[in-house]
Amino acid sequence: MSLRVYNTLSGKKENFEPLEPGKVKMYVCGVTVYDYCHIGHARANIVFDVIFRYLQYIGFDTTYVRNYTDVDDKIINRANERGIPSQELAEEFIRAFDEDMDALGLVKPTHEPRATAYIDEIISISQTLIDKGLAYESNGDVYYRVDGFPDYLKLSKRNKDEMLAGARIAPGEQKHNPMDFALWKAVKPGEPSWDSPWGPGRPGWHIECSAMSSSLLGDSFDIHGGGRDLIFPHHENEIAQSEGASGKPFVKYWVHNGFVNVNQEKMSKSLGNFFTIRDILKVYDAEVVRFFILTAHYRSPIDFSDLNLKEARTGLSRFYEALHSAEQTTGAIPADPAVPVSTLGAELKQQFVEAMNDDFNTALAIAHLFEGVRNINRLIATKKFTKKPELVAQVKDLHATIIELGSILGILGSQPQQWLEKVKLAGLAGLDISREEIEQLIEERLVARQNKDFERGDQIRAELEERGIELLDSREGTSWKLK
RNA sequence: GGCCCCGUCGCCAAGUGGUAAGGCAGAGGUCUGCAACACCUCCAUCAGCAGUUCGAAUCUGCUCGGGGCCUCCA
Repeated sequence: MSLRVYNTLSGKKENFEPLEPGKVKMYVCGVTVYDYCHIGHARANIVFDVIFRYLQYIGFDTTYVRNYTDVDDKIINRANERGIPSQELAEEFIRAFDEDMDALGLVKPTHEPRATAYIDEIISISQTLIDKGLAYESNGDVYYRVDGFPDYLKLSKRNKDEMLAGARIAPGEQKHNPMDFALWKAVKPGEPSWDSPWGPGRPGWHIECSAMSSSLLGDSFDIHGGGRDLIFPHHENEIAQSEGASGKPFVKYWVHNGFVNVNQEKMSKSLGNFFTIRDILKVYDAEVVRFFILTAHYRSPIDFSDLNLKEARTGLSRFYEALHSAEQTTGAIPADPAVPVSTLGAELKQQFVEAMNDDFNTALAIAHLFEGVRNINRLIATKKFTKKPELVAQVKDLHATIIELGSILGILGSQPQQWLEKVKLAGLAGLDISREEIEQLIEERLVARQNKDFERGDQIRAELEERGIELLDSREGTSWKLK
């Protein structure tokens, strides 16, 4: 089966056929840089990071553009509040964005343009739209004439007349029609501005994406992504601008990710349930956050809660524990060329690819990986496992395959033991017990057991268990984990 | 009000016409001095009702419940 992608424009899953065979051009709306990114941004960026990785994995030469919108009302307002130039504020939050995305393990897009570097292109598109009668100048502002574009609202499938009922013209705007939107805004006091044929001013909200995408990817390209909430008005307006100016189809596949809810409610500043990425990463491991996000399909809403994150941590630990035990048991055994080649990895890979080909179904793909984990554990649990080269080869094969497929999702790239240790110690922070205390009790229990005082030994086990620590006895000694 | 989405085991979550993946939790068993880990076994007929169909969680209609967008928003 080849790749199928849900297209917001058609409302259906479609076979994915890029405009140019073998090559994919993808544009994803990045952030307006006026504040720290929240968990919703994390989801959007992780989702498209995985899509980018997967497209490359299945052989597409992929160009991925993700922009920074660094000029906008919100940036200007925030900068004025703080009494600094808006460009300085934008730079600060561009750096913060980069740090956050780095922490979440995202790969770099091919291009990361900034809106302010494309002012000439923005002016040029606006002029073209005016020349074509699709836009008009009005006291130094330039507005898009929505009535001139019959396909307007084709993406969001809204009704123009009914939209009109709710539309407003803000004070100071010089629109012919309330639904018209600004391409260019005349400068006001305290705002950054650039020269233009209509006097000094700055871009409106949607035009920067039309300018950056056409400059870097051409008038027509394959995938345009972003959060659902961008469908209207942002993406709708981009279509109007780009198709209006070029006369060509803008985007072939529109891909939108679902929201993050917090404890079943929409996350919003007014509800006070607003989490920034950096706050979350103080509490949860970045890979756990990533894993959690990918255990749901990208179009479904996802509920961010402590319980769900803990469950994700347990699930991801299961992977690392299996990888660790595979390495422990087979690491020292050299490959035996006389042994039949394992097909388990190839089978797993096929299932994984099939899942991902169905509209990037990471949840199903991860379920298949879990089955790979169970296979590893099952093989290792076989009697005299290390003496059976065929089984050893299968474990090595599965181990390598799981790591390879995990890399497409951006997970399982850590050293298992280190990762498990790190998460364990981080989890300790939430408990009323220290590492030293645990180790001391383990030592005490060891002595008791050597004296066959199992009663005292079990007492220590029970005490630690009550305080959230599970003891694990093995030939190598006693270790512990979070319960 | 308009448009759109969703309701699958205690919890999370796949499945969009062919007879319910996976994870967490739970029960029983193997292993263990006891445990834990791991493994094995067990654990849902898909909000409700009515249709279409040889066959529906999947299509249609209605009802109930939840959510989103309607120019701040990933």
